Amino acid sequence: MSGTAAREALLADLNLQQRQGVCHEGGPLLIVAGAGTGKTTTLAHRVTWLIAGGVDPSRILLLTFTRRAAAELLRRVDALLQRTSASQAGSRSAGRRVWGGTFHAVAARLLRRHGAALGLDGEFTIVDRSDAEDLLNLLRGEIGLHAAGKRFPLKGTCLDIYSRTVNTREPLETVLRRDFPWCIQHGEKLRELFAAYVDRKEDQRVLDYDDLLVFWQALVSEPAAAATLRAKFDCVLVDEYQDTNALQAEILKGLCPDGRGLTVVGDDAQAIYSFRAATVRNILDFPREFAGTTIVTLEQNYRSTQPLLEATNAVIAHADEWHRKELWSARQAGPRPALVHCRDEDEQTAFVIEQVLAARERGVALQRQAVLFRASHHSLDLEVELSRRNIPFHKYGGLKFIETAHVKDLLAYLRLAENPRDLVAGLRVLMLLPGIGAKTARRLMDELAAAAGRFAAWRSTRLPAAVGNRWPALVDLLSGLADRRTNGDVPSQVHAVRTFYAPLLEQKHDHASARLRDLEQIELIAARFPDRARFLAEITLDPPASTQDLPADPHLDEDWLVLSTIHSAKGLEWDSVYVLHAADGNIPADMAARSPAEIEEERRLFYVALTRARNRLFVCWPQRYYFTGRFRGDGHSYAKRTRFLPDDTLRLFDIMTPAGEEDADEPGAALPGATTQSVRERMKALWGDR
DNA sequence: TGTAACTCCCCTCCG
DNA sequence: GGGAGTTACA
Repeated sequence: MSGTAAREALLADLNLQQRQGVCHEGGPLLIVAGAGTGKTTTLAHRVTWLIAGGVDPSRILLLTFTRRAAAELLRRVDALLQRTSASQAGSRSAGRRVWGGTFHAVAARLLRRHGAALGLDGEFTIVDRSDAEDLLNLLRGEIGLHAAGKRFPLKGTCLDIYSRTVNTREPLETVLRRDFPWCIQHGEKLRELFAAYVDRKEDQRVLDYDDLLVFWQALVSEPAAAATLRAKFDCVLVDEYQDTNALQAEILKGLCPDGRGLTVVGDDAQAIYSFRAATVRNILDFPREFAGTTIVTLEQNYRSTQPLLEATNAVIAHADEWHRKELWSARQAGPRPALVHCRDEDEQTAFVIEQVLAARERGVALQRQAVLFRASHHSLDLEVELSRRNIPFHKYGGLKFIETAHVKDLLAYLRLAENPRDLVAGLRVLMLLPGIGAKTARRLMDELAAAAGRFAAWRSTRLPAAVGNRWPALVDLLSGLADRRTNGDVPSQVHAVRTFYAPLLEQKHDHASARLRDLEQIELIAARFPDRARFLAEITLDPPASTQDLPADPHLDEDWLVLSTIHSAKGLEWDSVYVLHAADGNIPADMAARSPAEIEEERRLFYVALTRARNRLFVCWPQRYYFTGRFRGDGHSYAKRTRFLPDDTLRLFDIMTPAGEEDADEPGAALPGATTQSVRERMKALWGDR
């Protein structure tokens, strides 16, 4: 097939708007893609189109929201290339040569190569959110802000404030006044704290998530370095543009000043990351920022049936500000979405499991069904029941196992060996030993710094008697790890740490055997990486999304149900979707309902959840919700056990709706409906039925 | 003076 | 389950 014919063949499956997006040449391009309108298809075709037209894959930069999304896109690019241009030599794994990944991951790669232009040491290590918090906390103590009164913001809040100023590119005052008014009185102290934080990160050669973007932005605003970077890429494509922030927009502006070769794709109706300082203004203002922008709007939905779309269109129609689009589907037939009134969480769980199994009986595999929820703990009750009934599931989102204490402990050893200046990792490792507390650990880290990071210097130090004989073993371990720097055998390093750490873990945590199994998993993951630095960077930037994603013993053909936070479900679709806990307080979450703007975001989040469904959609509405359970060990809450109106008592009451109609409680059918009416009304209010 | 053990309190979404 | 702060011991 000739190059031109191959290119033309690519367009065969696409509709008119999609073709416009795929074939666009030259100036900046904005593709506004409604939910399910073939956004990924269009993007994959566009990348393929570019490659088939002669663009060198390694000169394409593809920025996505998760690495999973990048991998999926590039897999499709490869498949398309294979299908349409099998004769073109060398194009088979072209997808692999494309620069693909998240802003943060690409930043890390670019900074390792080009950071020297800014005087940045290429050997930096990356700290995740909780390490950044720990460092801030440490500095807070050093500066003596504890003494400034007990009302000083918590470390998490401090980091939120810092991160927001960095990502919105706004002065501290503005951010405090608008987003953290209760912290205004600490403005000066916060400024001092942040200055110390910036300095300390530099001393320790660590970058936090925000730094990756900050330094990338700095790189593209430095004329010489910017020229180098611009010369690297012919085309830049950005997915999920509605969830980028001001800093990321500036990076793009620096990479493509006139917008040539720049494609952004997104849907303002699905902007759900403002808590991470993303701003929908990026996509709304794109045509103004880049003169000569071509806008392509995709409105034909290929995912959902028309009855589902009518409901989801109605939900989003109540949004205050958005690019109006009316999604339509050629798939006319299908059941309407269901709003399921459940008495409580138990009933919700039972309902979902029953429906899931029934669908599987009809031939809908578990993997084509998903349960979605606002907060990670909303699925706990369901998880317990699924486990009890041996129904396999994978859970995405929420606290990742990488963030659990024992995994963080293990990684801290490796990080300390990698970077002996890493104070947070060092203190963590040291304080694991009995007898060593904050003071001693701090002194030891100072000694280490004085010895230029040579762990052997610790051999002769003075220690409290309680430390006992474990100390020489620790020094040996760290010296050994540091020596093996050039040796790429990451799994054996993890193994060495695991051997040393296991007895400490057993002392410190319960459920030791389960935790030790997690550490074995880490050892298996480690085998995928060529060296320790890459391992640490990648696992920080892209932790396994699900514990079940780990390679342990992959039953590749086994089927499982997907459980996911709504945020983590972005961009995905399933035949049947069950939304849990769609009751006021959970959706919208009461913690995110403090302003009209936050309510709007909750509305978009709800919209994202609903638009994941292809054929069946169930929105569960439990009238009671106990936040509980998990911490009491038995999975059942105190509240549940002492329900004031258990079923046998309920039967002694006449059930009435507020309107006064009697409503018999049919066994197994209608729910005791005293609040049914109000539930409906609250649901309508949520959907904006004004 | 530093560490360990206790209390109380809170729990969102994520690179 | 874990963070933060306080108290009781070595």
